Amino acid sequence: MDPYETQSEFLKAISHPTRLAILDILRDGEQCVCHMEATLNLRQAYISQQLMTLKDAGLVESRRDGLNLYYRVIKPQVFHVLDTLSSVTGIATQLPEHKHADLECPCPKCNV
Amino acid sequence: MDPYETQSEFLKAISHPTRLAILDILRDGEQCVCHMEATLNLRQAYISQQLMTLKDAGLVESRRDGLNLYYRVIKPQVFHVLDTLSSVTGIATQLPEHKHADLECPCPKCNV
DNA sequence: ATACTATATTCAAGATTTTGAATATAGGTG
DNA sequence: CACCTATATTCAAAATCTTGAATATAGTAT
Repeated sequence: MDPYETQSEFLKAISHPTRLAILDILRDGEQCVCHMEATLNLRQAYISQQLMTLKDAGLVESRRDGLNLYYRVIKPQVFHVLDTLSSVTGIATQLPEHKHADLECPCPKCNV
Repeated sequence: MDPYETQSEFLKAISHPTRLAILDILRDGEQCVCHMEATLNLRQAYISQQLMTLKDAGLVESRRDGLNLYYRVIKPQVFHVLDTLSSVTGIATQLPEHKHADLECPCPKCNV
């Protein structure tokens, strides 16, 4: 495939507010879907849809532990792209941690 | 606006094969539209459309010299994003310089 | 003014993306 | 097995993107 086409595919995969937020959540390592649900305050099905888009693009992969699925970014260099992006736009993305306090994530990882 | 929304807008602007190619052409500094036309072997109106998209996104600006309009990237750090991207995808974009030989660009800059 | 050149704009049809709603599945527990 | 929990899938309508075709504009030269 045309190199520009390939680059474009990759960029399209991350060119979405929710998917960017999901990637940010995965900065510190794997997280389960329920954690994203609690942090972003979005419906489960919707998050799952966006996760599938990221998965199809080869950006994330998942690991099952009981009922929970833990997603992680395959190539951490992706964050380097995002950081460079921030330096260009001058915008620092910030996760809404306050929302996390409202809704609780029931997964074992969050409830040690 | 939501930071993720802003990042997303920026990414969408560059998430297009032709626009990526245009940006690559502008790596070495300003170039006129006819130059892009000759290099990419695409219709003028189409290139102009893509340039407007880049302009609307605040990525490029133009300077008129007689009949020719010379476009340039406003923030060169944009190339840093593209380079980081290449290092993630493992894909090095290469401009079709051979095509440039076929079609001639008539602008003064190219015909010194 | 006329004609020519370089570039921009408008319009519309088709393709793709976005997102909500409903439903399905897979694993765990009793 | 029946039921619950975590997550995935399907479907469809609305929104947006893509791109070709036609046309407009702005500068230059005669």
